[in-house]
Amino acid sequence: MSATIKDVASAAGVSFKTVSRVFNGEANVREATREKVEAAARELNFTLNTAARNLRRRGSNLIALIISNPSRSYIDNIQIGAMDWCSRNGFHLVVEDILARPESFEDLIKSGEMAGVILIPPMSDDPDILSALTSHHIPFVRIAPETDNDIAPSVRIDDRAAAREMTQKLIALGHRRIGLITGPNNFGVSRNRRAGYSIALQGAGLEYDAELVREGAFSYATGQSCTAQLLDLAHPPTAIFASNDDMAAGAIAESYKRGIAVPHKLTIVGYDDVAVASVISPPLTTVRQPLKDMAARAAELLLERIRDRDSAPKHDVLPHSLILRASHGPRT
Amino acid sequence: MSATIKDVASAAGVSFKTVSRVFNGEANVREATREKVEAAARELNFTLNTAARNLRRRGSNLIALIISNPSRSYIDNIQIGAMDWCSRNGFHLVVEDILARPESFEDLIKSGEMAGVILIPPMSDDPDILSALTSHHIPFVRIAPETDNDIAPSVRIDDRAAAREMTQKLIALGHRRIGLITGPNNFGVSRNRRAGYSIALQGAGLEYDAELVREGAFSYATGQSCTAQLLDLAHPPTAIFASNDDMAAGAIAESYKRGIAVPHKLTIVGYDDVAVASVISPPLTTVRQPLKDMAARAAELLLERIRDRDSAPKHDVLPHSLILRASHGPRT
DNA sequence: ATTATTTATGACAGCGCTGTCACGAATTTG
DNA sequence: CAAATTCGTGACAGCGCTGTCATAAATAAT
Repeated sequence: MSATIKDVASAAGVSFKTVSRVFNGEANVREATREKVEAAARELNFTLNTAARNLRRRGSNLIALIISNPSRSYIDNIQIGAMDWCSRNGFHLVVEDILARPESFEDLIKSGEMAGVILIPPMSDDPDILSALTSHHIPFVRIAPETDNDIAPSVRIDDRAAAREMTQKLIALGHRRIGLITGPNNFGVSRNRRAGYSIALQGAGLEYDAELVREGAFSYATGQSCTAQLLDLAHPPTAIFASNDDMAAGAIAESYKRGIAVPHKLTIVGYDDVAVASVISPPLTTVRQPLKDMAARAAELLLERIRDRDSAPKHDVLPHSLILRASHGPRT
Repeated sequence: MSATIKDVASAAGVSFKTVSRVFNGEANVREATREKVEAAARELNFTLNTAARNLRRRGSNLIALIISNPSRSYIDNIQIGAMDWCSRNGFHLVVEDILARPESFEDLIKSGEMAGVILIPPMSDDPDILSALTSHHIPFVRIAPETDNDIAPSVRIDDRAAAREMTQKLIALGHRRIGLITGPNNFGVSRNRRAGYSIALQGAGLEYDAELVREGAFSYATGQSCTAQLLDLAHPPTAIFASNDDMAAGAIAESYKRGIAVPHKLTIVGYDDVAVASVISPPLTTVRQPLKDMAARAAELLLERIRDRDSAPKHDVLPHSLILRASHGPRT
């Protein structure tokens, strides 16, 4: 059906090995020969057969992004960054939801079909997943793991510092009772962000009040419900720090429902700086993490590992920043 | 490194062909033999090598979803539906952004790496893409094409009827000047939805006023700007029908900015029923299309085409419905 | 001009699997 | 009970490519 390397070879009057050389950019092909081969290939509309190449090379041009994360907007950004990198580097991105059907993930890694795997929270910290990947010798990279280690490279922002800075900002605004809506506890980032929050409180001589800390699930709905709980407190907070923007959006909605104006009566800030942050009203003050860049960088580090499996894993920390929009204000 | 069919064969004391039989569920393998093979395979942690199988079979277990669509929430739903179907059917989903780097898409289809391709708007109606796919003999399926044809199966809702019904609903509420914010004109769905809008107006004896129809880009920002234009009109509409929910959200934001209460002073309705619709305030009255089901069904029809390339393409029309939330009201 | 070195090309094996064919063993039939 | 049929298994080729090695041609060194 489709032309093979041998068809091109005989059309160009060279051996099929020479055609292989041309298509792999190998050295030592005379310019005239190269052109002959390229012309013949164009003529026959030839492309290398990936299955054959993968079989022979024991390689692959596929990178898997494993998801399960409840926050679609987070995934969207990561996926866009990864897809973009892949298309620039001769790879394609396979997206696999590990919650939907774990067996499918098993197959994926056992079959050796993937050149490498990108993990996002909470998979970045899931021991079963990490050991499955390790035992099958699949190169992988972790985005935002709780802590670095020697088994795989990672890309992150300094969540602890970012959460500390945002909390300090709220304290500087005069807030003394600051609610924290965390992500689920199996997310390393949740723990790191809570740690940053604690450190800031401690630095300001404020007491950590467990009542003010609620565990959400990174969803709009849990942002609402946690906010409801916080506002129902005998001494409700004057500021709420949600660990992602979806939950912050839910928090704002809950406040409005109760007739509590944001930011005049209540300050609400988020985390991530995804699309929703600039679109809701009021626009959200939030921690920006460069998710697309993080994903692209992760893919880059993954490729280094694929190329040289014994290289020491690199750990990149990308810069975060506080985006001060309109959902924060001084304590009133 | 990883065990092969031959390793399993010698461990089980059978020929490697028998191992192949077992792993392909072929008939005529004695139960005892099957068990021996399965035990040996488990022992060696064996899985079939996909590259070798694909080479030999001239097949693939990969389905590509081609995106470019500006509306992430639309894509999210389609992608989830497709991913889910894939994981249940032994396939994996490759997501490729055709805008980011068209060459990457070219490679993808030329290399024969994909068993099939799923197209969403506006690619479903893009003649270059359709002919590229056809000429490379890649099976594909179109989601929401403008019209059906014989070259590929398709899945859609009846956009024309849905838009007509929603417009009729607005007319029944007493609205006489109804703004329409369409999607870009290269989207077949945009044309179909506008047609439905026209038909409803005509059916009610209302005139089609080009001034009331604005072309957006399915984004929040264009929802805002088109709404601004409509509200600046000498005779502004009392209802606005946005062709997706993101634009409807933008429309609501623009109204609030101008102090126009929704739905008391202005009715705004959307299309798609994606996550944002139930989360904004007021919750959006919208047309629901079952995007996840559409994607799963598309994958299903695609598989039929992969299995039998000469079968007549099927065209499925899935049911839509009007979701009446709180962003509509009678003309005041 | 002769030898040493580099450069360009080809021959060939084989990656791990599936499809075809052949053949002996088990089962059915007359 | 012999002949016809079905079942279970193995031998083998080859999918399209890349890696290794050998060899011829071109170039540099003496």
